[in-house]
Amino acid sequence: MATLDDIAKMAGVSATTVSRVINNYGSLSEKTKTKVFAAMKELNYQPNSLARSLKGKKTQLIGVILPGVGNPFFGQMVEEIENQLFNKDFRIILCNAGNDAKKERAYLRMLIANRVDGIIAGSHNLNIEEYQKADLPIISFDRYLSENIPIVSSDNYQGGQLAAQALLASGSKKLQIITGRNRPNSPTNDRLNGFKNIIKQHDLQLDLTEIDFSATPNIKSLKIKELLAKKTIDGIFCTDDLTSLLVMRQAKNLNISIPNDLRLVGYDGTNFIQDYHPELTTIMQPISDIVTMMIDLLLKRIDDPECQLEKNYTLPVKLIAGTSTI
Amino acid sequence: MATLDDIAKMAGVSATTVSRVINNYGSLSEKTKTKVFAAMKELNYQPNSLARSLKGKKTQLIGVILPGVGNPFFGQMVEEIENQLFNKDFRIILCNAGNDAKKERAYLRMLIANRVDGIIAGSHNLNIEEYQKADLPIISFDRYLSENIPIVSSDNYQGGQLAAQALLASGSKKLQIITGRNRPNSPTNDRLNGFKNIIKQHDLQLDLTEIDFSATPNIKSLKIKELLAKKTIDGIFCTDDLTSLLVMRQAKNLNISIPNDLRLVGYDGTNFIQDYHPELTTIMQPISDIVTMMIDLLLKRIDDPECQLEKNYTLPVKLIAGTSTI
DNA sequence: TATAAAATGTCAAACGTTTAACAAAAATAT
DNA sequence: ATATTTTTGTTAAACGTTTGACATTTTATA
Repeated sequence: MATLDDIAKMAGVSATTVSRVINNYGSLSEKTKTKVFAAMKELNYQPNSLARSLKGKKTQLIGVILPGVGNPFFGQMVEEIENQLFNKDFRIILCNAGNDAKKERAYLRMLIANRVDGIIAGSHNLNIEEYQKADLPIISFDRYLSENIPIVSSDNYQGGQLAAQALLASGSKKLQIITGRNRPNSPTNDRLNGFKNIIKQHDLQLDLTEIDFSATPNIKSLKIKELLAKKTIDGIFCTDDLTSLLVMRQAKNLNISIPNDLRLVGYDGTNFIQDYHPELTTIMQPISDIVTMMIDLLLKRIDDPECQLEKNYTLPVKLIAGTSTI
Repeated sequence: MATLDDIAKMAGVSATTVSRVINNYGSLSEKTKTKVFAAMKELNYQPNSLARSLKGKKTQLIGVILPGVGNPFFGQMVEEIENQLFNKDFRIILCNAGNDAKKERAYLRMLIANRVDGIIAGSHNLNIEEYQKADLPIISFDRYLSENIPIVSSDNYQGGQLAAQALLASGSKKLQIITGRNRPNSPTNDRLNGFKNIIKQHDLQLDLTEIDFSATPNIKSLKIKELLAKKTIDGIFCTDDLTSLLVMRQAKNLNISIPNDLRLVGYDGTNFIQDYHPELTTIMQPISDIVTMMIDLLLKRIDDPECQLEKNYTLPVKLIAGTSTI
């Protein structure tokens, strides 16, 4: 693999000059620039990022820690992050932390060892103390990680409210919430609170079912089936869209008509859902805006590690009306 | 950020000794090991990967170039790649090349500059000559890239055959293929060939509709609607599952019953489809096996760049029977 | 206690780049 | 022709690690 010295020799100039050309610094004649560029092309030269970074340049690498990219929501988010960062000349190291705190810790260590310029973290694991010690720019999606790590999220409380309003407007009176197992500090809590806040102003039945986030779809379906079979509800709010899909499926199996017998509101509103399941009424998180915001903050911190940022940045959500609520 | 020298000072040993501890080389007493480890923990030390790699060690980074992770198929594939590589102590730099050949080239250059140990490439772009010049281990998924880059794929021909057999067995006689725009060397061609191979042994009607791979779901739906509205077909083979979802939706809108009036076979069989759309009969690509194979080959090449590998590795597919074919 | 073996240390070069300081050469202006 | 400016070169240190050569100290063995 060609090195800077090889280029220098080939172009008949000094290594310093080549470096000057690459970094566009100092004064240079067009002629030498041309010579050097020619040699670079000729030898298919790529400056060694490792050496550059070691010498103090940025690595242009961002670590992205998420629960997993198989889920359409995070899939879309990663795609968005990747795209936006590419345009700003950064690359991402993808870390699927899953539900595995140990893995997340290992990844964090690794990212530090690799001297990434910053980290975007949106995992579901709690109590990763390492985030506090990590002395590099970090932005979090929707989770509290440590005192000085800004949290970007969409307005979960508002989302819960919108969901409740949609169900109310559709005339539902016997309401049910289906949500992942509730953890302290989980953003889904806010969704519930927003929902309840609207409901409690009316005199309505409201039940809550928790289904572990990591349960398989089959297991989830089973619980949903039990729930629906009782036929005691006419409105459901699922705190994620995928679970909503399961509800729709089970409802169909049980000959429960949506929206006639049952109304349904989901949460997330990914492109995938909008494209392939437009009948589902759902609360759309503005993924693109969230990512723009996270990247913006992250780059600010990278530019100036001391810069003061807010603790929270909350972006508005939108109701996407489908036919699952009249 | 603590360096090796800091550790040496703190532990009261020489830098060499610390390096020996880290790399577990030379002879060392338990006592010093303990001291050094303690200092490393105390200072939260992470060896600088950049320096190590510069000195000749591997970067433990693998570039992964795919069309995009928003698609469930590639989402699952990335997740699988990430998982398997993590267990072997490698990390991935994720590159969504989309349909953008320019972006793919830029990424390739960047990966080389970053001295990744190897690349897994499964993009849809053609004629990226840079792959030929790239002098590092590369494994391709389902595409021809260059002479000495092994291709791992699932058996597209067999997949086409299975699809055809499923439709035949369901009694369909007026068949339709819906596929992305055909490019030369595209793996979907083999799916078509396998399909046709079975069909031509019978005297049946067969039409083919191409819909550009990158068309939006709405546009695809429109074309599908036109197609179905004619009501001249009773069996459809879609060369990807997402398109199948659109077909199911349009069929429902037109009151065409699946599988009574129309049978449908998709392609890919991701976990997502199996979990959330089990009614769809589809051909499952063994993503996990594909990834295992790719990683296996890649690591072999990394270990021994000269090692001879086959040009093609083809893994069997499976029919997953749903209710979309009786 | 002498001797061998094991553990540690010192030193220095190397990986490929950046960058500062300074000197020399070439081009331009007066 | 001289003075000035621009371009290029030389040299060397630095980034943080690895590794080899060799020397010294400590520990175990006979």
